[in-house]
Amino acid sequence: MERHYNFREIESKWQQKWAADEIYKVREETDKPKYYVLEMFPYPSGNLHMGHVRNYSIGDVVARFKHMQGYNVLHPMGWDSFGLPAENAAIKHGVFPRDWTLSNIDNMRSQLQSLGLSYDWDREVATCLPEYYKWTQWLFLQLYKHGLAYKKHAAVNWCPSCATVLANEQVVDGHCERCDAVVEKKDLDQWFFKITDYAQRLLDDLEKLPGWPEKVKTMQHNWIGRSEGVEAMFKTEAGDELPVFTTRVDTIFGVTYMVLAPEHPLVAKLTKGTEYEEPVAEFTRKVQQLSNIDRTSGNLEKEGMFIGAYAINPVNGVKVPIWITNYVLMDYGTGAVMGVPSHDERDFDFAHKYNLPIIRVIAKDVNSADEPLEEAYTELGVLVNSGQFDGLANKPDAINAIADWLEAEGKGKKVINYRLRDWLISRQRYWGAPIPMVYCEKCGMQPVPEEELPILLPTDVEFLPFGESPLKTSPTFGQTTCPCCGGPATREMDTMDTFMCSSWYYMRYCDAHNDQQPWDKAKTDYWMAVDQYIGGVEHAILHLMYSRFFTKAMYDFGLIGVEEPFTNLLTQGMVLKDGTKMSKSLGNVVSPEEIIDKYGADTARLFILFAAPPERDLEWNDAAVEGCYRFLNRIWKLVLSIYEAGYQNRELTAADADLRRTVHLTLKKVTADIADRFNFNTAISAMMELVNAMTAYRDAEGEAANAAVLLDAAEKLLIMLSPFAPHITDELWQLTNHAGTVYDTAWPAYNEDYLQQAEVEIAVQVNGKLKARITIPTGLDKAAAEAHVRALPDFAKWLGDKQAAKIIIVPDKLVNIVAK
RNA sequence: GCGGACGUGGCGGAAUUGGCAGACGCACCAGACUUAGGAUCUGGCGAGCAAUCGUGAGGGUUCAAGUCCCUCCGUCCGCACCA
Repeated sequence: MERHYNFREIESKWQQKWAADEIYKVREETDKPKYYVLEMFPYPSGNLHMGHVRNYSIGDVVARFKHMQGYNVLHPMGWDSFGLPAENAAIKHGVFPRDWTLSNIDNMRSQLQSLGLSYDWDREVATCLPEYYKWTQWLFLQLYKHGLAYKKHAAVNWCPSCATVLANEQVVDGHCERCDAVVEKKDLDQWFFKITDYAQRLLDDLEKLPGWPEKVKTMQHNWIGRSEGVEAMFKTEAGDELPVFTTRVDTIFGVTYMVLAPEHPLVAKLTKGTEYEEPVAEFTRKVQQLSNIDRTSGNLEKEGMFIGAYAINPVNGVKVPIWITNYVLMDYGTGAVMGVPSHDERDFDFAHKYNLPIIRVIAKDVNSADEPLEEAYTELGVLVNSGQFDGLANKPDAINAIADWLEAEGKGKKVINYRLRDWLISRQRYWGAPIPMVYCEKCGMQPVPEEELPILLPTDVEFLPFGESPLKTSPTFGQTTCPCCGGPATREMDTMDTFMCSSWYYMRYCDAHNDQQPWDKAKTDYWMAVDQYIGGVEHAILHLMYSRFFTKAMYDFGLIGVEEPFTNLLTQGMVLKDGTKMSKSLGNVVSPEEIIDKYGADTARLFILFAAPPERDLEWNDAAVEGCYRFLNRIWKLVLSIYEAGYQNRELTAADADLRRTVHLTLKKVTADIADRFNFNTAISAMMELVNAMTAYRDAEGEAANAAVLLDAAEKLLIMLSPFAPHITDELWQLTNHAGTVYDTAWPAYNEDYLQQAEVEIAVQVNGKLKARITIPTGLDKAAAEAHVRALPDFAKWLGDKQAAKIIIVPDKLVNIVAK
């Protein structure tokens, strides 16, 4: 028999056997309850990194554990395979994006397979293949038909380095999320999805997700940015309507000026032909030249200028000057803000700088109405200088009263504003799903008929290091006929944001090869929602919000039966080396291939699960990897030695019962750690303790060791370890005369009776300080436990000249003497 | 500025409901086996000679606090002129 733990042979042997026996293939027809485990699919960059290993090791433990617990588990894998890197490779190395991507996929697939993950590879999807993007296009058409996809001319985020537009979510601190270039604003016709129609539901339904981390929900909550307020209808002197959104309508009598975003359409209109036209245009140009970072960073010096026009306050008819500034944003609210310096810090600063009047409209009490203001008064109080509303308490009373009055007078209405913007989905790039629309001179914009899908990406394109989308270099792609009139028409040249592709892949896995529809609803009815989703927190907003939106839209179209795609979400921490993220530029990258080659997949998986709980960042430590390797070697030798020793059964001794108790305690803990807490690190340490206990028992009992107890311990150890290190456990399973794979073995239940013990060690404290540990019979009542403690020889010494005022007893745990 | 998470030995971390702080592992030290050891096994390992003291600092509640409350400091993350 092979004595040495030869992980290379063992791992490749079992990987082949699992594949040949199709043990991970999953079907819908079964009486078992379903469980859908999903890890975020990777972008096929070409190589697996440690973050992937961590993500997929976590998911694999959950999938294997649930399977062994009797669930019908769906655990698929695929590729988020559209995206810019493939195009950059095409420019740099002259290799075609499709070829580059597919060969990366092949490479990464075999890397994944070398980890021994329990995927049903028959359900593999790649978003860049026509069989997949045909349905991405089809889903686009459904959104279009339901009015959720529209084209609009807008100032959009432009990344000059990626030469494409970005969604708001992809702009981080004014920089491109991908390449870190400074994002510019550009006026372009672009495709949007109306995610804002779903803002309220996306917000409300966060409450239906108790299985999501609070942190992620908070981030989405803030991103949606709901704010309740009033749109008050100011007018210009000339009668133009100038609506203003405010959350502080209670301060409306304190308005002393009006500020507009420089891009506000009224600005040009009001200044046209006046002496202000030129300086205002100049100011506007200056503001627009500021990059997004400068414009939105809080420390920008507030600047503004009067534009020569006035607005009329709807509550009191007061005429106030209209200004433009560099801090009012056109795309929030109405692009116009009422200036109330008395009760808003920003307005106070602005008014100070430009000597604008300040009128107090809130005070501590009615007698302090004219107390001068050293700074903006933002505390609660009562309304003053506010006409018929004087004396009302703010905020709720005053806000409601004024809002009601404005509504009654037809001068305003209560509105809800969201920070969330519509999702910009068009990209001026080649390697994405073409947007299935055509433009006809006669009939205008037309959707491509569904039966003509997919609109295939052309291959007669050129990849140049600058300028426009490579799609435009195709001599054939652009020309088509109008589905309406049959006349000549041109195709939409933009492709879709890759987040569109990843917003529905979890549904495709349910029915991965359907060529009639994106999925059969019966199948998604069975599998959806994903019971456990696992991935990095960097997707907290982008992917997770888009997927939620998408699912809700599909639900509304009757295509899917759930409103939320992911019931439980686990966001794993990063893998660090030397305290920072692994990166090529820092030269601190540890490659999974290297580790697997040196120690094997089981060791790699075990270490990455042992080193930290999954949600926390994990510091890579080569020496600790070695420790996990040693642990597997110890198990290897221990289990084989037990099976080869030829132990006999015997009457259960105290030592036997102790070991059996440890086995069942471990089983209880490992089960709870995996199922309830995802604390794989403590599950592994419990198994280490079990191995230590088994080794000590074997060495102490020698040939007399109880065969039944020890063999049962070894068997349960292999079962518990199998989700973490499936290769070594299957090999030992086989070497110890078991049939099949541990994967198909039921997860055992622990036996409560075996946890009992005759005696316990309890702590004896005086005033909470530990004085001694004593062993007493289990389950003693308080009086008996107290008697034990009072009988201790040191009892009087501990008390000194004090009295035992009280004795606190926690049964089977501790006795605390309160000495006074 | 606002919101959130976190702070425990030399290191990663454990302590799940307020009940024996430091499980498990790494590193280190000593020993065994050995021609040899970067293999394996055994033992030790928070500080202090000790009484004792110790979970970022200070205060509080409690018989009992890493855990609960208050104040502060630090680290990380998210949002940030949102009207």
